[in-house]
Amino acid sequence: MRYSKLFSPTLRDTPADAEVVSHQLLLRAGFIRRVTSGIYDYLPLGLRVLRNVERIVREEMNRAGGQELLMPMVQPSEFWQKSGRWEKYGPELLRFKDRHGHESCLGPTHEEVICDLMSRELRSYKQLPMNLYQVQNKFRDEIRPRFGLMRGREFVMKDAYSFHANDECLAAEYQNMFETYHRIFHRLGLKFRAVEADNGSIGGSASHEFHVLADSGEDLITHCSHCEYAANVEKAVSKPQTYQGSDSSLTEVDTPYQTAVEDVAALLKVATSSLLKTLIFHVDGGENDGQVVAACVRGSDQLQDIKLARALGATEVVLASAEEIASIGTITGFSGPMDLNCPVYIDASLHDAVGLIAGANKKGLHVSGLNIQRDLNNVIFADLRQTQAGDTCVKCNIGLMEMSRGIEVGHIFELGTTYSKPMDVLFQDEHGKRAVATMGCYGIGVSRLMAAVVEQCHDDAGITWPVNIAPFQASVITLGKSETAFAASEKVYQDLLQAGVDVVWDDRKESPGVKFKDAELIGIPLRIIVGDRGLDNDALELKTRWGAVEEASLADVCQKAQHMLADMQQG
RNA sequence: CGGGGCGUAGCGCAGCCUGGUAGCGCAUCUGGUUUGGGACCAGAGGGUCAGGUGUUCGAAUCACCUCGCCCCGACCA
Repeated sequence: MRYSKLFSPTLRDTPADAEVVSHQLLLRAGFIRRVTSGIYDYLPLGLRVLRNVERIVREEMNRAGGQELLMPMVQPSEFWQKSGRWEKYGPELLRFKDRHGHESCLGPTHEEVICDLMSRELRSYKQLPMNLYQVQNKFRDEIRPRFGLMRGREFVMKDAYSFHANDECLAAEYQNMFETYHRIFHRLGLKFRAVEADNGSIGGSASHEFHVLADSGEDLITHCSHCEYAANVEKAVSKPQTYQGSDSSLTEVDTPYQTAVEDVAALLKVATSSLLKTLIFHVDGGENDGQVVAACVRGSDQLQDIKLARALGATEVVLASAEEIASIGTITGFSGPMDLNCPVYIDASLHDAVGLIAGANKKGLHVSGLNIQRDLNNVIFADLRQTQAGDTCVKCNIGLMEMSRGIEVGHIFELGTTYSKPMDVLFQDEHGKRAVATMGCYGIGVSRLMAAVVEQCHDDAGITWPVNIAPFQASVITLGKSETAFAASEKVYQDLLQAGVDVVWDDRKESPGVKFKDAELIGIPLRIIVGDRGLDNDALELKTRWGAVEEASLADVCQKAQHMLADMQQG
């Protein structure tokens, strides 16, 4: 490719509304342009990177025994009604009617479609196991699209679905995918971590998320300093530090204006860990749908609402309204667990706690000396607190928990029969009986991965793509305007093309600074500089994006470049 | 959905408070000079000032409404 013909609109200034580096650099380097909220054009350079990421994903999926297919983006509502998700999915599912009034939606995921396909085609256990995948655009109408490709509404995803005759076979495929994902993210040169995850609304049993470690990540993950235990904070369990409260009698204390934990603690001159924090929630979904419940954790802990939702069998819990809070006999700012007209859930670590300070359910009053066992009855204990840095690991009992931010780029699930059963994915087993296929599903956010790579691979000058996904591996940069430099450049360019190197030739009539800056911004791993100075000494300069410089004669430069690229692939 | 901020040329911004018919840098185009780190000179093109309604002799500027975008919140009662 000649740079003079390349559609690569780079920007000198950072667009004001791009906040994270990946968004800024992908815009500045001319990889993407915004069309509307959460929806982007992939310009030629961006598409090249996207295709390279896809290529690696495909190679590894194929190697692992997957078969690629392609399903539609538009899906009929009937499928979703059959699986039960038409009601459950919520506003992220973009629904619409066609000209005949037929209800449809844009696919945010494809369990329904693949199950429909399999229900019609699967007959015998001899066809199993099977792993089918696609690389396709998904649409999710996110509440808050942000950070460019990181959280878009339309995005590219690799989604795979496996079908099995029994759970042992599913477990084996889950392990196979677990390893495949490790290979994929290794090949992309990423620092990442697989963590145990909550299954969320998708259902099923085992589940791992794959997180690229980055401070801009939207997820909090935690891992043990000693053993392999790592989990999303939505699910992580750990042992908190022990707190010794002193047993004393229940007393009311005046806290006229203090509602927040910190303020009450400051007023009474105690640590926040001496307080019991009571939050009132409204339950959505499940058998407790519509109920109001109270949930208590230690003042120094955070309530993990996903855990509460799980304990309640709910899809979601949301903070209760002022009316709901009043209806159970308490008041905002002074809530406590005593004498509430609703179920009370208490974090399991507080089972034997004594000497706590809690809201008195009256304005301006708290109580001190609260003893959980003595003063409360009919409460339900459950793991509700969020793991904190410094907690003890429950797996090895030695290490301490550490926290990191992560970008979720992959997620694998053992779904079981959550979808295959309602969607009638049946087959005849070896005994001639009808059985429900058991299922796994495995996703990778391909476009998000592209952003995640930039988050890890950049410097002040721009993007530093790993060689195997860079938009071009090498750039031949012509300096000056002499006939000899131009002719020599063209020869080097042609030789590299012949050798199969993905190369761009910067033949523009631009000053050297502009060419260097663009090559760095775009992140081309190897630059071959062809100017009169180098030609006069027959010593052309080869410069990597990471600053290493070597020289080669015009005759050797092509081979030298290939060697350097090969070295970079290894590193 | 709640709070805050913003919307003026492709990008970054000034002008608004105190109304008088739109400007700067970069980018773009033409001509010339320049070519080992975002060159220089001269000239040029490009704007429904987000949209609507109103106030006014006159609105980018003031008021009201709508739309769009960004940030924060929607767990510490």
